[in-house]
Amino acid sequence: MPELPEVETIARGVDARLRGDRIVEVWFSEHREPFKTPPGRQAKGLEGRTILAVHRVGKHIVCELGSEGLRPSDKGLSPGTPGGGSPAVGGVRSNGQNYKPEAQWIVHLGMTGRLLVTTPEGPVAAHTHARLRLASGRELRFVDARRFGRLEFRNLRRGTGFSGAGREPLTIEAEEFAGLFRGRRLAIKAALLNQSLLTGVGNIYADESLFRARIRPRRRAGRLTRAELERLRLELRAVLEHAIRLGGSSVSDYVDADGVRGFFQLEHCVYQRTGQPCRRCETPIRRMVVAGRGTHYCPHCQR
DNA sequence: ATATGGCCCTGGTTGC
DNA sequence: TGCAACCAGGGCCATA
Repeated sequence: MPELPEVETIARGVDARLRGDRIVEVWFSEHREPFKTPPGRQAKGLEGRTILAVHRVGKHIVCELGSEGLRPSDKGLSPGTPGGGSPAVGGVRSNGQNYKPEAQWIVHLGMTGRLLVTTPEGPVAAHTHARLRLASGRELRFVDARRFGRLEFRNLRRGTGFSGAGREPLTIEAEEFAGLFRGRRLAIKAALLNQSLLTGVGNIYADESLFRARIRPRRRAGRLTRAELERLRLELRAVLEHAIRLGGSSVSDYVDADGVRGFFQLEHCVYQRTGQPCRRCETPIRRMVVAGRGTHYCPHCQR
């Protein structure tokens, strides 16, 4: 399932390929899901807009869009231009002019969502819900068998931009991290999955970070010591950064924007390793259910 | 306010 | 071999 590292990989890939391109025509499927904004309104909002930048917020992919009517010759940045990261609210064109997004297309991949850059002639996969034809001649497609994904359009002239409710685990500092869990009675695993506390952590990296921090997933969040919380913060950041470097984990049918699989699943210590020996102590990895989610841990290493 | 459990949805796996 | 029951789970909602 796409979590922070997978979404980051995909957002970077789409940004490198589509930055500066323009949406010419949009097609949506007839299903009720995955459309958070009604398809008709969404299509109308997207058509004609320039893709200024694509970046990640939590598990969401946010496409920052310019005004309508820009011609391909107005493209400010060529694909792959090093741009110094992912601007959240604005950025700088190659000619030095600031740009301000006027709209956003927000993509959540859910469990099985995929965002693919193809040619219009390419075979259309089953469960394709969105096809964005681009001025460059390419096509951006959203495919999602299970339809847990979400597509949303926001006009920034009429409302506010997307910002995840929770804090980013890659940048949160010690004090604030500890504060998130203070006084909470729920399991630390459940707290890690709560997107209004931390944003971007899903089942894989919750289990992996708790293993690396040597903490039992069922421990009450508010009962962890300050030292344990700091271990958890640093291990969570480390495992997410490591996974991003490897292009994410390919479990289920996750692939990046080019259809390439990541490699972090080869380095999982506990996730989906039930019964296999712990990489640290050889004790068989156990599975239990916490907060309704399959949870994997080492009974010897995690206390 | 906080926490829990059901629901959505399909494909892959399991069991008979 | 074939088919059906079962399970996975992110986010949202109702409920306690």
